[in-house]
Amino acid sequence: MGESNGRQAGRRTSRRDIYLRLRQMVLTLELAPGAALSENELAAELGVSRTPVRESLIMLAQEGLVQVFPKIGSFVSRVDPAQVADAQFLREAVELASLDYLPEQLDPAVVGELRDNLTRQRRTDLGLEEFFALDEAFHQGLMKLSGHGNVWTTVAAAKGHLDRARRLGLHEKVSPAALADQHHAIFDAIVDGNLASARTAMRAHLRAVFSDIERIRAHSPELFASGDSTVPVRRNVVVWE
Amino acid sequence: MGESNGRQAGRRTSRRDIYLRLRQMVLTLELAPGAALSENELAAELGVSRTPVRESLIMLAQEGLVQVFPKIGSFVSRVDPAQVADAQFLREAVELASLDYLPEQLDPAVVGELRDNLTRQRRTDLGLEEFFALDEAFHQGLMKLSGHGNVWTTVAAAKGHLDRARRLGLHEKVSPAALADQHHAIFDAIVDGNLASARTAMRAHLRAVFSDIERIRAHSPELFASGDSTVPVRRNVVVWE
DNA sequence: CGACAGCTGCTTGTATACAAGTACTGTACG
DNA sequence: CGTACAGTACTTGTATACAAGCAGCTGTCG
Repeated sequence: MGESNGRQAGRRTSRRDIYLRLRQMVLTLELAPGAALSENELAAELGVSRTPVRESLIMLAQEGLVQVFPKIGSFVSRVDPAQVADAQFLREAVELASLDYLPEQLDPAVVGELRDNLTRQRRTDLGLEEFFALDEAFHQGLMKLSGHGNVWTTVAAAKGHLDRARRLGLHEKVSPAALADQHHAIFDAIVDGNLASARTAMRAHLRAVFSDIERIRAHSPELFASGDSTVPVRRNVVVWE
Repeated sequence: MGESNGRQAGRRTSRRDIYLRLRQMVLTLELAPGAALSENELAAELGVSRTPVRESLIMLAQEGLVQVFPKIGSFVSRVDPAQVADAQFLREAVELASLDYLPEQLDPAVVGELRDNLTRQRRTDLGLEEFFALDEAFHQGLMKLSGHGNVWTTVAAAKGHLDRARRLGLHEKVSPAALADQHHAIFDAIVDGNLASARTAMRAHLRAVFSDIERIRAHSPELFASGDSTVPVRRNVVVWE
């Protein structure tokens, strides 16, 4: 599980580079949900052979971010509402549980990190991805406080669909400021040792994220998987050049 | 996440077969923690080329069940106590949270399944793997009751190290009967609608599993990863033939 | 005009060849 | 006897060639 995001025991390989790159592109929606991928095309673009590209796609498929249909094609997974809900449930369960494991004395180093993180969240000139990175680090930091920081990597791996949904949300003017406020509330409750309050604030925060997503889905449903069998369609690319 | 165990959208490929087969062998300890794997050897044994074997190993590596050291070798991961603890934490968080989502009316089909499952757990002539399969199905069934059955696949994926540790435990005379009793207690509390009692029983059950593991670790530490950097060692096989 | 067969171009799956690197091993030398 | 060094046998990483299969277009025939 600590390995869930594909750490390859150190050594630098082109597969690893490509995997991370493609993963980032999928998560940031640079590769849109539903988009067709081609091992050959990607290989050509990235200047490598099919092998590392193919192996990267296999890894992404295992994470559910990509679907591979043998002899047909590979596609960026559409955001699956069921998986979003599952990820949300998972995340809420884990983050709330972590509150029960907070030690008497919080690790001052981590507390410092979090304080710093929160300060930066307040900046008004933050780009979308920057805020996202801070958000991610903040929640991971909370887990670290409870001594189960590594579990976050598992949650993160399962969170792909949720993250993409959230990004769709932030694209459509969800104010980061509100989220930052909620983060602050959670943090304050924790350092005050007020567990019940922390739990409430955490729950409210996570639920807010979720309701945002439902709003988005109504707004741009084409990026979400329809209930039925997600039939793949071969692309018919028409290019002017 | 629903895809975490590598479902390849239907079609039958030799990679899928091999992946499942190797995974099973690792989980059942047929391939011992620390054992060296060789893409070439496996390919020869399985009668295929390196490609599907290699791709399977990559998938297993992503799950943390195998470690691949470029240009050095591939090894079945030793059971990592930290990952066992993390998986246990994750599992406990998720299973307890699922109790909060039980509907008023439980799905009678699932309840039936569970009841049947429990009956079979009572049989005295159960093999180890049979009991394990029932255990797995039982816990997944509980999640299904809460409407978050799919989350179990994520937990299952992260649970590899935990499962291997548990199997070590059952190898060393942990009585399945005791576990079956605990399962029964949980189930009864749930159908009675006694949530608090269910929570207590669940917690006791999961903690019991965990303390078993700690006992095992003291008993046969060579299968566990030592704290330090898990340095790989090239095998030197001497074969008589 | 409609239906159907076959062709074409794409897809991924598998096999194989080669490249790069590591660790052991035997040997020569101090 | 110990040590340095080159050789060797193995590892995985990458590139490439070929096999198998699906989809759509197109020409032909009814």
